[in-house]
Amino acid sequence: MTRSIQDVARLAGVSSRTLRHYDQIGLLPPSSTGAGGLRHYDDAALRRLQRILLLRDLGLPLTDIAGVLDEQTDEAHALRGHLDQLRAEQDRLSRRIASVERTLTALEKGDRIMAEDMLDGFDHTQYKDEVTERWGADAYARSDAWWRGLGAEGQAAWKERMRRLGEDWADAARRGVDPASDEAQALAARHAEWLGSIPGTPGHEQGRPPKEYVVGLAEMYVADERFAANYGGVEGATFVRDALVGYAEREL
Amino acid sequence: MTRSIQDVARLAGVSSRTLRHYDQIGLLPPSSTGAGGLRHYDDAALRRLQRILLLRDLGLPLTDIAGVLDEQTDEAHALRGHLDQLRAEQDRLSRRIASVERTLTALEKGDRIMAEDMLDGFDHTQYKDEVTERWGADAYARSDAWWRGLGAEGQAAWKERMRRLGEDWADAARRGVDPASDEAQALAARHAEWLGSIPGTPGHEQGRPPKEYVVGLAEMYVADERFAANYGGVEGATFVRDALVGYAEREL
DNA sequence: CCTTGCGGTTGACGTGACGTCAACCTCTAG
DNA sequence: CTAGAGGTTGACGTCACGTCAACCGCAAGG
Repeated sequence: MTRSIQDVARLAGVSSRTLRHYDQIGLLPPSSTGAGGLRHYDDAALRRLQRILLLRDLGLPLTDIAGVLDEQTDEAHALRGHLDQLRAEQDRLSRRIASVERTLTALEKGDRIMAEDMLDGFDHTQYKDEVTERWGADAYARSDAWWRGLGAEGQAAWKERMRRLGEDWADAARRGVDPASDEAQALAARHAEWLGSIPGTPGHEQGRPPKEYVVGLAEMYVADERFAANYGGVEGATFVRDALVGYAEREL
Repeated sequence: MTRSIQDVARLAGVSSRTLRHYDQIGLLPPSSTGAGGLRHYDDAALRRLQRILLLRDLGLPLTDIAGVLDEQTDEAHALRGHLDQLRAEQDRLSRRIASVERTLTALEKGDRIMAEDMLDGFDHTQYKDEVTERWGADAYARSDAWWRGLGAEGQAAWKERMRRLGEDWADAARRGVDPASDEAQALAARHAEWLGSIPGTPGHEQGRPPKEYVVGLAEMYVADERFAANYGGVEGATFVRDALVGYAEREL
């Protein structure tokens, strides 16, 4: 069963414009499109939307959300992580409530109150770092259920595939290969195929990721040092991005 | 005791740029400024900041926040209102947590889950209306402690002052008076004086509100029908704005 | 057969709340 | 007297959409 864009918008309490935006940046492509380009969303898309809104409400930028959803392929484990964040948010909310109550009683009794107490629970920056750190660490460690579910040989194969892809990218970058060359484009094709093989990513059913999704990720590889490290630093990541963008532009 | 801009920024967990922004739009002027334009904030400013952050976290735009803080002059009553909102936010958060837990167990047991359950607690629009409605109603009703604290004759005087000001504005607007004329400017002066007389508003200590604050409020009078109604509808409010802006530009 | 309306579509531009950066000022310490 | 810390004021950039115009496909009604 699939739903129209307005249905989804009403269900999630966002505007249809927002959903179109998420499609445009490749964050949430509709599961299918009908006559006249009408967008249709299935249950998997709704689950993805749930996670997007969860992370958005926690204050993550949309590009980071794309990264998290890309790296965190085990939905159950990811949701447990979200639960932690939500409970932390509840803590902060309680502290804000307590601080307001302190201000209130102080105001009514004419007491003076310390500024630290008054503004307790507001500092949001520390927490934000914590979020990205958690997700980054999680993505790197891959110590989650999905990873264990792969089994020993599955893990080895996955590692090997990823390692070789990264190595080939870094190697080509070092040799100064042209991003538009056949060699680089072949690497880009491998990379796209790899992305498409990950369950839960957009385009997984069609066997290949949508153009905007690949472009968005490629941009993130250069923007985020954590990912750039996989491809030989920022210069390497830049090379990867140029090749991937060219490939996506032509083939996807 | 006053604090530097960086101190306040650290305490509240916002950037100094944000505080400068709030000054620029007249939302939170520093309580005093020293050599070289250095901003200093006292305890009253910190309390105002607390309320600003409270309302900001609840999703209100800064212009609306200015309106709320302008109309809601009784801090204690306002804080009780904020507490209600924060508790409502806690409710929504709990619902989001519950919905994530439902999704999680359904995912692990392989059940299907209804989209309504999955996205419960996300709809933010309904709530937003509720907030502005509440504050609007509050501002209109003026049935709060501050109001009662005025006493019967104080209330009558206040009502009369406000009513005459509004009537004179509406009357001048109907007669097609030029906003730049002496008559309109005299009305603007009365209006500014009235604003400055309200305890808790910026500039109250200096006896006259800062220019940006008046300009921001004037813009809100035309933007918000609730306030425009006080001044003879949108046309009336437009006239009021033009006169006020001209006055603020020259005199404040 | 035409048209009216509904529910979408794609650009393109606007906006709110800041981030970021350059150039400059003022005071303190070495 | 010079360097550095901690500010200041523009001015421009950015992110996540809002808003608006112009258009399209399809069902119903005259």
